[in-house]
Amino acid sequence: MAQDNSPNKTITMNQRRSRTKFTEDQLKILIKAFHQNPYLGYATKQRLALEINTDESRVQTWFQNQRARHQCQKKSEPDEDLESSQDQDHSEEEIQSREDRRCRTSYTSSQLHTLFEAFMNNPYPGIDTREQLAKEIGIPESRVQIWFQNRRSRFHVQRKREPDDQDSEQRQDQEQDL
DNA sequence: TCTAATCTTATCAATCTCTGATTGATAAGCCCATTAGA
Repeated sequence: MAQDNSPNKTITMNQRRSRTKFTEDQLKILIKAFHQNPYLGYATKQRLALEINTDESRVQTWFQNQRARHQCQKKSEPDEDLESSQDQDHSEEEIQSREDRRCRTSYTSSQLHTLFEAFMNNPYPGIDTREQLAKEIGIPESRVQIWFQNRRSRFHVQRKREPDDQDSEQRQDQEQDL
């Protein structure tokens, strides 16, 4: 899972965002919203963030963690009561009623250039670096974080494919020699 | 110790351009993801 095979483990430990401490009131609202729908659409997420006076990306992270906790709970309670059986039932409905995603962000070539340069410098930027980059290119920090996630992922895939590509190139060379 | 923050991986889906390739957004994590701050 997390970063054992990462190329730059030493720079993985950049400073994190400081932990958000939700108040009881905020948690009440979050939990209520989660019971209504564990898969919030972008608009609802934003409205909820506004309501509890936090950032939309904090709401997103809380929902991700809450779903994970919820899954664990369900596993540890195999003799489900009515409520949890309803939880199991609603998975298909959830998928059908899932709200709209966030609109796809499109980056300008100049923004991409900045991001690529930063990635080459450090594929695991800490919160300060991400915020600085976000400010520099005029994109929310949460989008910068997602961009780096996707970039790392595709970088790993590319790296995995490279030995095969080299092998096939070598094979081609050998065939040509023959 | 609890749980927010973060990670990798897989998949969905928008966009560009021509039908698949690229890439942003989202979800799951199963020996119940791992890491780390309060």
